[in-house]
Amino acid sequence: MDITTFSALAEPNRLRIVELLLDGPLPVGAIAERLELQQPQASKHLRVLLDAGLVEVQAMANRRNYKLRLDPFQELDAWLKTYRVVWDERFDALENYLQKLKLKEHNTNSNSGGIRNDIQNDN
Amino acid sequence: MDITTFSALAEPNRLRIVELLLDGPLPVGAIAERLELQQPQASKHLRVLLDAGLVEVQAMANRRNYKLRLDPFQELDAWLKTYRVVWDERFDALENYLQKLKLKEHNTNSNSGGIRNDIQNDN
DNA sequence: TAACAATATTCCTTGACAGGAATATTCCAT
DNA sequence: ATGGAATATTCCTGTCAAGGAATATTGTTA
Repeated sequence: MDITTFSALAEPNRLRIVELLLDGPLPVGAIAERLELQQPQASKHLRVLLDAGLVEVQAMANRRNYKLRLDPFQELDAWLKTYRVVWDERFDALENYLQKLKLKEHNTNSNSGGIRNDIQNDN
Repeated sequence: MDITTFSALAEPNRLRIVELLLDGPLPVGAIAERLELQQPQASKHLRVLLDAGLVEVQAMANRRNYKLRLDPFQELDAWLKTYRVVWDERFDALENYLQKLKLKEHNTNSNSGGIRNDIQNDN
């Protein structure tokens, strides 16, 4: 997973720009106006987004038209996908564990509320 | 979309921690060792992840066991989902456009390679 | 070419953040 | 209570990024 995607989106105004561009490409001026940013700051943020590959630009006469790029979001999506799988597994494991615990609880009272106390340290 | 998720993941070592925790919960020492971090830095990064809600901690005797939390990733996933929809729409629109263009290209040669030149500015 | 519109870049200052080193805290065992 | 292990916090310093203001650049039009 490319970290620059995260750092690009970690800035509030940049995230706002991205969400604005969701409605379609826009030139710098329109972005600055709608988000109430100074034009230079808008340009600077767009530069960062451009370098991060989140956005592409297309020159149209005087205007520079900024448009969302799909790739980084797809990468993000793929990254998340691996997490989803693991969660499903873990959720099942947790359910099993709680099931056993519930039964056990009727007898002893040791380790109440504990989860995964079988951690091993390979120092 | 909560920005703190992005800023938390924007730091390389923190992203490594998250990916490490994918294999299951770990105490600070193990994390520091595997990622070759100083223990204090590991603690500090875990603090940030904790504040961002990416991780939860469970005290076990001397050890503090850190474990991934699902919520922020689910939120991220939901956020991405809205993007996917828009992309599909846009992709279709693009395909249509290219289709028309291809046919047109056989006759005239105007506007070759152009994409969406119908941008309008509502200033 | 001159004036103008749209955008980009530079310089400056300030605040946030990461790592290193030292120290504090917490919990267990004896 | 004392010592020690695991972890957290603090202080310090250097780096980096963001906003403001001014200016440079690029393209258009008369």
